[in-house]
Amino acid sequence: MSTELPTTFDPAAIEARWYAHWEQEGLFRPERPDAQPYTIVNPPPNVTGSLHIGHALDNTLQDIMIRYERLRGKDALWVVGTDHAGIATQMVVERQLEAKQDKRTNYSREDFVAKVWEWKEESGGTITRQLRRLGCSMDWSREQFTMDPHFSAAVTKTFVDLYNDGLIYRDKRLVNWDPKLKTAISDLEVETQDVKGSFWHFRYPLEDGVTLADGRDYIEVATTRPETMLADMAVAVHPEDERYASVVGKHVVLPITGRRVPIVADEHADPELGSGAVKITPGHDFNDFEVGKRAGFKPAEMLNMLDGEANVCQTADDLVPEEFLGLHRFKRDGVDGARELVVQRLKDSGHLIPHIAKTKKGEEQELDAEPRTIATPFGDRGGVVIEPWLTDQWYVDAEKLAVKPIEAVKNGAVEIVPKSWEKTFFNWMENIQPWCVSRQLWWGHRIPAWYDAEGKAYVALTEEEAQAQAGEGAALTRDEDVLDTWFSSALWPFATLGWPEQTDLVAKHYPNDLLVSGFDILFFWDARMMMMGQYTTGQNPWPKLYLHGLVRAADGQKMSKSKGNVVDPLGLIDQYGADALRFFMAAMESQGRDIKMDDKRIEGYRNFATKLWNATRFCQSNGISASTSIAAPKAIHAVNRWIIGEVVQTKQALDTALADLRFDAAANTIYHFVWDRFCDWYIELVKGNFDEETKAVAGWALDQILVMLHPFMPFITEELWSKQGDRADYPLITASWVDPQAEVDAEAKAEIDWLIALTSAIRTAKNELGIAPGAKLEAFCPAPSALAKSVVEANAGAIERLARLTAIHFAEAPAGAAMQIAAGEDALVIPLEGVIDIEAEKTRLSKALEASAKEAKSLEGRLSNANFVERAKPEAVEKARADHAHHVAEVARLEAALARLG
RNA sequence: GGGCGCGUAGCUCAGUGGUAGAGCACACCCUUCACACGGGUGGGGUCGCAAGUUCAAUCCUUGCCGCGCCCA
Repeated sequence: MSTELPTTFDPAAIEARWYAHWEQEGLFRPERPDAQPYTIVNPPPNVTGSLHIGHALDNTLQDIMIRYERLRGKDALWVVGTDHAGIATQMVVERQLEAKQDKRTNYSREDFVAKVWEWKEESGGTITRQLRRLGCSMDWSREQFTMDPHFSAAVTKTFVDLYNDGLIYRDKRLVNWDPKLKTAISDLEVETQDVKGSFWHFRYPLEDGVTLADGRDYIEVATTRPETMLADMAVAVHPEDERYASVVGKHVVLPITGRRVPIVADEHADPELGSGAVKITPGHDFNDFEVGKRAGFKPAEMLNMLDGEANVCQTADDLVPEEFLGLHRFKRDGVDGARELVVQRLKDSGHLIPHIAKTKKGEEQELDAEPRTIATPFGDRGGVVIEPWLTDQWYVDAEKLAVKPIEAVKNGAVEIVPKSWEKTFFNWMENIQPWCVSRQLWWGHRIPAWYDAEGKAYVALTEEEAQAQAGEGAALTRDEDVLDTWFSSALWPFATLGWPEQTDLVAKHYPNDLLVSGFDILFFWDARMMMMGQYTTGQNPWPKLYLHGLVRAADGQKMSKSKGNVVDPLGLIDQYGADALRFFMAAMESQGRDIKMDDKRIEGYRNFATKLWNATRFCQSNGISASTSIAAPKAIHAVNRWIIGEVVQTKQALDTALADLRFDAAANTIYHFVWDRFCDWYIELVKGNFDEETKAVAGWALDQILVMLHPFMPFITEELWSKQGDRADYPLITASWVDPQAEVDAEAKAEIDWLIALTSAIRTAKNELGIAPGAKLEAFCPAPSALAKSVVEANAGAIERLARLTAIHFAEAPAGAAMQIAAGEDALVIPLEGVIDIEAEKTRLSKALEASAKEAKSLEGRLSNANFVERAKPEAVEKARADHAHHVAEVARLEAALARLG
């Protein structure tokens, strides 16, 4: 027996209840030891983060797949956990200290890290609670954290293995240094932005007596970063540049520092650009670093003029004047820095070449510098300009690790969906740079390297092992740095399952089956998982990678806190219910396009949920309850055989869509089945005729709806499932996927299609002629098709209720005013003596006649084209012939109808 | 500069080598005993522009215009 439902559907009332039930009963991962595994690992959110709309999309898609595969009987495991998020989390805690006029360096490393752990304990549950509100069916019993002991062990082992294999090394080279966070970051964490800046031109005097071919005794150089001239080590000119051929190998004497530096030939200097000569600062510019190396400077000899906060410090040759020391690299908070002072001093000494610009009025104007747009690197976290800085860091040889992942995507072992991302993937992987993995932070996995007094590194799993390597008595100090967060999250697909232990979970659930992520972390995370997966396990972490887009604000803008246009998914859940938000995400997720927020659409899916709620209430009020079999019940009535066929088709379409990861197609399939087929036609057709067969079929069809919709709308479907009847501890979440064990019944389909066509045609005609929709009429069908006969005989009740026809006579209509309609190939005459406006009916018929005639003519033209008949596909020709015949018949029918009207 | 994607009804988006669909919005009708978060009906698009391939192009090719993203 079913349990009566409240008249209104209130999502909030059922969501919390069902979620708690599922979780407490362990239904997210029921014991299915013999079942085929299906595994997804969830991209671990920042442990102290909170749910944003992008998470809602990402997790909805994963939950759909997990619930679907669980319903299909698999041992579905959705691994969940959080990421320690090194920089981000440390920044949060530092900001908290800052608010109390306190700072990290007031504490010992241990004490500060303890504070971060406190914050993690306090705030760490937020996002996981929020994921529950979305209805996500993760395996919480095995929740993971990237700093859990077993995970940290995996990280350390990986580092040591990579080191021993020569794939991790320590190197002195330029890094992207964030002077605000005072740490190195990887090239992926640098965002280039165009900034308005200046281009200054200087004179660098040639050493005594030397002149250029044209007699000048100086070289002109230009720069966007004048302050770096304090650490200039050369001037480069192009080897084939005639203007400078005579001075290559000579020297210039730098203003301000008085440093004597060589003029070198290097292809980096572009003769077309400016004067053709460029200043070279190997210690503060990536291009110059390479030029410097080619010119014979070793990294250790390269001059450095900035400290970790990007304030000027003394260079190794001691030539930076006192007044520059301690200045910030450039103007900050309104205070001039080294850049401004360098320009001023060069101006004072006549080494600045002014820029002549024209004002709007055409007058000449002398400026210190030429205005320019400069592509400037910013740290994605700290938001300040990145300083290329010469330091010792740990690097991963990404180029070697990238080989197998590239191969895997090329040979199809890993499929990227949508495929268009493959090109981007290859482009990055094939040009990959060494990955700087050390971070000058306190929060994270500490690098397992120890140094002896000479600075020699010993990399080992434990200090004891390092000591053993170094020899007894050697005083070792551990590397202060931690690893890039992404180094650890790259191990997520297997370390969460227990690797490096060969656990049963690893054996069964690795490789995973699918990864779902936003395209924005394709390089950060997805590609690195592939590299680490191949390196540590020799396998690809998953065979399929699904990349979705961004969720944008309604106006198409990117959501950001600074713009204040962030939409809170929890607010949407409060307003419309989690089911509606989830359905929206699925329905809008077409491959390769961002999703624009659209509240009206979410509202529409809330309405959809209500529609299903009410349909179920109606079923219940007619004694329809839970079905007893997975297979479709036996049916005799056409309408029942028809709806069974519709379920068969819907199930097939849904399976296909989900196999292709077409979430939009899947959502639309079930949506239209529920609303357009089941509610609009099936329920209307069976109203008033609830015999045992119909009750059984209706109850079964409704159950199949609940099963098919469950991955998208878990809450309402579970609620309705439970209220439809006692299923003896048989919750929907672990029910069985649809398996009608039936075929589409072509005969039933033809009959119901005819009935629907008849009803629609009458409604349309009445509407156009201004006849009350409820008016009951009679129809005459002088030459009924066999189909018409059988439908009319078997469905008199439905015809009266829906088409509002009290009778259909298989006879000539009496003379007089009438309207004429078509159902399938049948023409029906409906007398309307006294009711009908003859002119209106004539107009209506003429319009239809015109449309059909036009179609017929167009098809005739095509068919009379020998090229078409000979060359087109036979099906196309066949279809054109059939369409043509149909329209010709339609024209004849309408002409006859018009003739009747006189 | 290189790469990728987008431009289809007022809006948000599907789609196919045989002249187009959905949701919302809009108009008209309906207090029909599941549902007005509803029911019925309808209007509305030279599928960005141009050329080419083809019997046939919104769909393929090229160019152009506009928008967005990524990389250098």
